[in-house]
Amino acid sequence: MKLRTNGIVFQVAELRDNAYEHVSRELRRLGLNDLAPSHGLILITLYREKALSLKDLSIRINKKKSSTTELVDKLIRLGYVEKTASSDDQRVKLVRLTQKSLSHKDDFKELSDNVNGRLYQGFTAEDKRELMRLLNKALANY
Amino acid sequence: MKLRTNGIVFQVAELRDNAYEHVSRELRRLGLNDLAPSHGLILITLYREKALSLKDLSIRINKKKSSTTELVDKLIRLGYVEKTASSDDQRVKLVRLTQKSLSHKDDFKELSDNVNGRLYQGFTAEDKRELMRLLNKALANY
DNA sequence: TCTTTTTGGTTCGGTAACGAACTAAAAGAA
DNA sequence: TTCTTTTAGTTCGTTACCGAACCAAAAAGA
Repeated sequence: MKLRTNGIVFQVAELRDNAYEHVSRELRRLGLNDLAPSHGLILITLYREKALSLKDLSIRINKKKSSTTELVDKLIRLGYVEKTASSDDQRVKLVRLTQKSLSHKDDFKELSDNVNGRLYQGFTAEDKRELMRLLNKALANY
Repeated sequence: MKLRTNGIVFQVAELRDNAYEHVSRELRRLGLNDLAPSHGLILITLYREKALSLKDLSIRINKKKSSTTELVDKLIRLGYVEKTASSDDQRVKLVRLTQKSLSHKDDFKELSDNVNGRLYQGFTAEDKRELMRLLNKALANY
């Protein structure tokens, strides 16, 4: 089969869009109907790092700070996280999980595995390593 | 350096976002301030394929038909494309370029080269082939 | 100390994209 | 031919995301 080597950005974008669609389906399957992929990413990040400032969170999820404020505010409205002022810096607000989201931890582990696993279907360990290497190499160009 | 092999979807998404940001900057640099990456993709597609129905166009750019209608309507409003009813099927509307967009053909060729070239910076021919192979393999999983 | 600059966060207006509901034309079944 | 189903496209309400302007606290300079 013929392999095009131009239009690489479009291929990356298409893959992202397909994967994100899959994330949305998985969220719906878990009954988390009103969450978008980015909300899920915030929760997954917080399972790992417990408490993060909005700034650090925005860096982790690769979104602008205004977007992060809005995403977090929605998660607060839905009861998944809470925002508390930091004691040593009055500007900083720390975001952390609630009981509600902690109870979904296993769901998100499963979701993450499903989503990454699907992209990787049929990949050898070497394929995975190689794809990750090339993506990191490309990411370093920005 | 350590190479993580999980979180692949997030890496893909980050790469896409960085590349799209680059596209937006390039569009601004060319004075095409009110165009988003998707508009550019529509024009690039039409340079190649001359006239396309909204349905076929939506497949090419990987967007839903309602989104495609809206993207095209904006391009019409700005004078870059026109929409004409097909003669043999009254439902179909064909989208084609105008003089204005034809005059920008070289700009878009350059933009496309810049954008793909940047992602590929430092890549050997073998790297490029390998990345494209792995992306296609992943895309086949959806 | 007092002033200026930087930094963390929010607000607001605008846009791309979506899904659902809809219209009209074409194709298929009867 | 007439009825039903499929297909192409649009409309509309909603959402994620952004940039710009803004506020307040902290840090840096004077």
